[in-house]
Amino acid sequence: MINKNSPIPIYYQLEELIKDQIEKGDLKPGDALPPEREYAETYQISRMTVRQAFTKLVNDGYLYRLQGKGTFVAERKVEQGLQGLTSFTEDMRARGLEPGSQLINFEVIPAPVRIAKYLSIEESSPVYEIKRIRLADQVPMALETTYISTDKVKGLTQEIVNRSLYEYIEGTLGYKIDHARQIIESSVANQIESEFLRIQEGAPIMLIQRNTYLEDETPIEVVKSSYRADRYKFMIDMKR
Amino acid sequence: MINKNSPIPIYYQLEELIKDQIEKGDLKPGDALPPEREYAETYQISRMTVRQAFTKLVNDGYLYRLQGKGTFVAERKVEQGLQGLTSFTEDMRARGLEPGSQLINFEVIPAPVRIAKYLSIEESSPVYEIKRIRLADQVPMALETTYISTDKVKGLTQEIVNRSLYEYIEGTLGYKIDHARQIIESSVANQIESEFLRIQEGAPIMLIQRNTYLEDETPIEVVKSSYRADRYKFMIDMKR
DNA sequence: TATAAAAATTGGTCTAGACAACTATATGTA
DNA sequence: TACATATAGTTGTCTAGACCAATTTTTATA
Repeated sequence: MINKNSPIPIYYQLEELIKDQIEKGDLKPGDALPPEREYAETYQISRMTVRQAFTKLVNDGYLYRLQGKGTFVAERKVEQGLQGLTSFTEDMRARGLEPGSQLINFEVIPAPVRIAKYLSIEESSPVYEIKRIRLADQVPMALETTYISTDKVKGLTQEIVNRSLYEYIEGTLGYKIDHARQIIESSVANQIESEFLRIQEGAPIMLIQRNTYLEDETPIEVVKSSYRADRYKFMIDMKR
Repeated sequence: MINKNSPIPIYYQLEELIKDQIEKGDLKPGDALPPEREYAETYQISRMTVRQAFTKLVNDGYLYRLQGKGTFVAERKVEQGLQGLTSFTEDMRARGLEPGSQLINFEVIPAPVRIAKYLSIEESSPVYEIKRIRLADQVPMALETTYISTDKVKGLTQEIVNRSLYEYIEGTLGYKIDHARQIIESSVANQIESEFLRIQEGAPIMLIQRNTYLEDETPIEVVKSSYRADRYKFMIDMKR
């Protein structure tokens, strides 16, 4: 179960082990876990190492601790963090819908003033502008425009965008996306939106702008989306 | 600075000390903190204790670590968690607006079926229904209805609601609110909403439903709000 | 039996190290 | 000078305990 000679940290192995048990149902919501000291004894590791794993799982919403009583499986994992942020694709799959995408524009343009500000670059410096219709079960769900600086993300192609933009940024380029700010507002569809989304002009839509950053606050991308309000609700779980 | 004989944990004292330095500007975004070993030496505490404080501050978005380089002050604190969740009041203040409230209904009613489901109680068991118009700089911002089980939260009065509902639930009753789920959707104002919010019927509004829970997933309250889209944007920062 | 006291159990905090992994800097060499 | 190498500094992981705080269980007592 736990390999002490592995280069993978012990606390991380234990984390995954417990998460597996929760997902497989061996540990059910409300169940008490064996005490920390028992894990330490069982796997012949230090209790502090066990606590390191537990603490991470508590922060991630899998467990909660009660002093003097024990450590318990949370009722359901609180989906905090960038759920749906990593990709439209994952968001739709989580909703049980089949994601699709239709590229309608891919070009390099001089950055509009507001986009330049969000990306912390000079006005009119080159940025990729990627316009897509996002589909769910073959029906238009959102109209999405992504802006990325050509300086920060080099060598972007249409083909990469169609495969997986995030995989390219994080995997190939080695950036580590750390956090994002989203601004959500209600509006009504204008003529362009109504055409692409196949809804009436004036129908309610949800505008979502997402700015993505690295650890040191370097902006990586700006995404502006218009979602059909009749098909999309924004859900978010938050932990104190 | 650090009192080792205090009943307040050392790691917590150190946390507060560093947060203070960040807020006072002694530590600026991007600055490297003194190394962990130096803190340990300076305050004559164990490095593991220093790490416990650092780790918490990293999780909370105040700091970030780079192996081999050091620990740095984050560019700005990522406001993750229940920002604006604790109260409309705080949300408005953070936006530089003067919050106000106008109670339009306070009564105990039999729980409607959907509310009962959300609160995990029997249909028609008694719940408080609290309807308020929320004001920002004296202008209507949202129409808000709160449902709370009379069993779980006893002795609620109009006066308490006007003062601070959360303070009563957390302070007086000793519940510890742990997490919440919010569902956000776009819509257009119906006749009732348009009257209370002083907007045209059909104008865009943002519907926000918030379900609040304790650690063990006991539901505490359900809040349904209709915000004026022309005055309100929902902002959220997320950390990976 | 009912109550109070003691003991056991569990998570919370803390120590004083050790070595690994990674980064930056100084040093030596071609 | 340019490049490889050694060295020092930093965070990352881990140990084997210790004692504290809160809760539960057991035991003793009235």
